[in-house]
Amino acid sequence: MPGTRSRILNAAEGLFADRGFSATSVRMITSRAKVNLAAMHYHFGSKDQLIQELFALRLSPLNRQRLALLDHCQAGGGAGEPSLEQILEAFIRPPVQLIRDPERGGMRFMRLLSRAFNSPDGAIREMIYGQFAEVIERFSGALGPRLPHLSREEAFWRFHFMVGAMSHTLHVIADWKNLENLFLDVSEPSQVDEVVDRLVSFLAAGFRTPIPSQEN
Amino acid sequence: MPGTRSRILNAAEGLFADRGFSATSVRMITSRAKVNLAAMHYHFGSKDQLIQELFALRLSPLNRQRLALLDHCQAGGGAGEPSLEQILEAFIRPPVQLIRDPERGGMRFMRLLSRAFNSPDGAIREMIYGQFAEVIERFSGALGPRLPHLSREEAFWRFHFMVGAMSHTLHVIADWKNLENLFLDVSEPSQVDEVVDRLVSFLAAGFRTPIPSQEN
DNA sequence: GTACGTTTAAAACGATTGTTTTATTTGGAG
DNA sequence: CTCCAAATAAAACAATCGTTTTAAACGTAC
Repeated sequence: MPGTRSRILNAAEGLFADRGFSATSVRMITSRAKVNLAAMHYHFGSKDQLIQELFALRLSPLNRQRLALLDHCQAGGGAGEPSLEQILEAFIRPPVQLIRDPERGGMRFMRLLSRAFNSPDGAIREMIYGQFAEVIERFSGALGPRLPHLSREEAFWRFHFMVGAMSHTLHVIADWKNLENLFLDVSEPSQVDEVVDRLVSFLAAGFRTPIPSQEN
Repeated sequence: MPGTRSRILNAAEGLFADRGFSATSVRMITSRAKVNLAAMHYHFGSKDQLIQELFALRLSPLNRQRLALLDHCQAGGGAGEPSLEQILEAFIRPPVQLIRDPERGGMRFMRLLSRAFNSPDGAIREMIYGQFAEVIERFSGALGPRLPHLSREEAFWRFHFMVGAMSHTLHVIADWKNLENLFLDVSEPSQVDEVVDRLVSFLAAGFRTPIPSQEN
């Protein structure tokens, strides 16, 4: 039986993922964790601080993995700069790998994350963006030299197109109830990997296409 | 001074967009609408039915416009089938046009819509998907003949990549607090139109790229 | 003017919210 | 054994929630 603290975190993650933040009460959390109501305030101070600690604990390993992959493909091979595909894969593979790992509750956390991104609570959103600041900076910097045909504006927008395609795809995989109709068996790792390949080649083609002509 | 009913709907839309559904109380709505608390239950029966009516009222013109554009480019010119770009534009332009129309509160509704898509409440999500069912069917059908090089699975996933890129871009435009740092002046219609062009060419390139090789 | 749908005012309903408090118990380290 | 952090039990806090009710006032159409 794990400690009280981690039982609270685990129960909170599941309930937040299923029902959202404001619709999950402290009493639901402590009840599912089989823990006294006061224990939550004893360990975390408040519901908001619980949420903060939960994301810090979960998000930092994910983004460290992204940065490590980027480091590896930037330093590796001696064959000069990494390819566009390698950079995109370093960005996309870690969350996809996490999502198919039931041991670490990947799907549950991914549902929670996409909930946090669209949270009405400005404090939650800012905290999430803070966790991603370094990743955004590093990947923007790595992407730049691979996109000499794009202006800063164009690169900026295409970066957002990528983020949107990826996060929506993760959301679809993690949140769909009947994955059978979805051409995807999540228990089969190779099929999940295929989604990464599909995403990378789709996005790489988008990044490489020339800027649209501006005539009206 | 508009009628009580529409004042309630208007106040509710603003509050739901800003604070989410469960964090917005009926008392906040009736207070902002300068309307009695009981008036809300008199006209709509319950908070949930208010939400339903709100989306039905807002979503159906938007999707009718998408279908009309698709009809127009399918029937038009006599030059055979519409191009991939025309289909994508019929899908993307209506919400972008709406978003830059302050008269109709486009940004506000777009924030509300992306909130509904990620709502924890399954009933809300299902109702939203119901509103989109016809659009999805029609556009999938129109896209098929333009993508003969793709399997059903591949076309399915790329369709989701498109939806993700578009909805995330709309969310970024509608929700960003300081749009100055964003290379975008929303009050300038031509700049918003440019985003449509960027999205369409990015996505069209993604759709056209061949299926990635499956060797490991 | 009478009737009817609309709207208001005000109060109350029971339930639930996040948080605090007080007293008591557990369990392992010094 | 003693001490102290961890944990429980139980109750209370003021506040807010969605919803209902009852009463009275509107305005307009017949």
